[in-house]
This record gives sequence, C-alpha cells and structure tokens, in this order.
Amino acid sequence: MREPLPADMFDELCPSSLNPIRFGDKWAALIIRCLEHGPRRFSELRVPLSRVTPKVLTQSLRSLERDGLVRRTVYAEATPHVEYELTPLGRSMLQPIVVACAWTEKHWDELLGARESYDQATRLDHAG
Amino acid sequence: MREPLPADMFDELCPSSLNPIRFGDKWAALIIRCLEHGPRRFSELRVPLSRVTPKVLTQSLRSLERDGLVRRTVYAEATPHVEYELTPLGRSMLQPIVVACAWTEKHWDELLGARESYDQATRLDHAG
DNA sequence: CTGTATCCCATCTGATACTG
DNA sequence: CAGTATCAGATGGGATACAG
Repeated sequence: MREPLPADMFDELCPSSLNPIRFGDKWAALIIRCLEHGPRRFSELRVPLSRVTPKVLTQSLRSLERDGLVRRTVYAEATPHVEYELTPLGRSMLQPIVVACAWTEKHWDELLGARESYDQATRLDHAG
Repeated sequence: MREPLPADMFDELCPSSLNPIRFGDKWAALIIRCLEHGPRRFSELRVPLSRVTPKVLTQSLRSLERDGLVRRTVYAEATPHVEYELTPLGRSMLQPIVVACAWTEKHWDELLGARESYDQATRLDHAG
C-alpha cells in the first residue's frame, strides 16, 4: 500500500500564480511532483490539489499526457479506475523542476520584498 | 563597444509558447538571456525580440523590474536613453533557466513527437 | 528613443451542476 | 470513480496608432 498524499502538501502561497517559474500550465509542476513516487489515481491527486477543480485538473493532466510527460491507464475491472504515472520523459523533467523550485524557495523573501518595494514606490508615484 | 544582439538569436519555434517551461511571462526568460552579458537599451532588446510589440516588451520588463530581477536606469542626457540590466537576483536566475532550457533542447524532438502522436490519435478517435 | 493608449481576441482558470 | 457541460471572469498577448 502506498502512502496517501498529504492534504497540506502545498502551501497556499506556493502555487505557480506567485511563482515566476512555470512548467506548462499553472498546476503542471505540482502534478508532476505528486507523481514522483509512483502512479496515482485521479481521486488521489485531488487531495493535495483540492483547490483545483476537476475540470482544470483533467485539462492539465491531458496536456501533460499530450506532451508525453504522463501516462494515463484505465483499469476496467470490477472497480474501474484510472491511474496516472510519469513517463521516463516526465521523470526527467523532475530535475529542472527541482532546480527551479530550489531557486524560488531560496529567493522567495527577496522576491516578495522586491515586489512590495516596487508596488509601494509605484503607489507613491501615482499619489504624489 | 559591446556586441549588438543578433536578430536571429531566437528560433521562431523556440518561444515559450511551445516550451512547456516558463519563467514568468511569455518572454521573460528570453529577456533575461538577452541581458546576460551586460546592460541593454530598449531599442537593443527590440532587435532579437522583434516579434514582441513594444507594449508587451515594456510590460514584461516592468514585471521583471517589479520582481527585482532587472534594474531600469534612465539617462537624461543630450541623447536620453534607458538601460536595463540584471540585478544579482536576476543573474542568479540564469542557472535554473539554463537547466530548463537544456532539458527542453535535449527533449525537444521527443516532446514534439509525443504531441503529434497524441493529436493524431485524438483525431482518429473523433473521426472513427 | 522609449515608450503609452486603445481596442480586441484567445487562452486560462474557475464555479457550478451534472453523468456513465 | 472519474470525469464532462456550461457559463463566466480574469489575464495575457497582440495590432495599430500616437506621444513626450
């Protein structure tokens, strides 16, 4: 039995919307990291990605499948289900993702600080 | 006198629209690489980025400036001009960018092949 | 030279409800 | 369980023209 994915796997502030580094669409990198340790079912992915609607999650998975990064397998058994897993190509993408995430993590404060300063200066500009 | 940037610096097929790895907006990574070897003027950047309209180029530069990745300097001399250059933070981003670009370059064919196969299979699906 | 102003369209993302 | 359908909003990007 594999480990369930934790619901708090991703910080609410972490999604790619604030992260300047993006791999494909908004959730692609997070999905790939969810698949790092083996195949996952759709419902499993929904746990850590609870803020993603099923429609968007499907979209994103299809896009990853299209790029050959993820393989989708349907099991038409008594309890039918679907599993997603990384292809070798998808797995190879973990390296640049990890490097990028490490950069972001390391410079997160610097980044937020810069934005704050810039926005404040801009506001003052527009006011005065 | 610094080297002018070549007009064919970027392949038409290369822009981030096809590249699944993105750093910020569509042109951010390309801009950062344009600034790798020193400051550049707006008009200089327009040469290799000829497919980017001035409005969008400005937008993207502002966004990079906001994130503290690029510094903008105005020279109000007889011939006024503006120079953009990487901050240390921006320079540090070169590493993840280079890693990501290396990945994309290495797996480009694989990626395009996967898309083609997927699209073809999808078309057949919808036809038959 | 270094941008801005408008207008517009495409894409992405999301909310909500529904289905084989 | 694993999605799809529909509608809507936000955002990004681009064309074109103009300005300090």
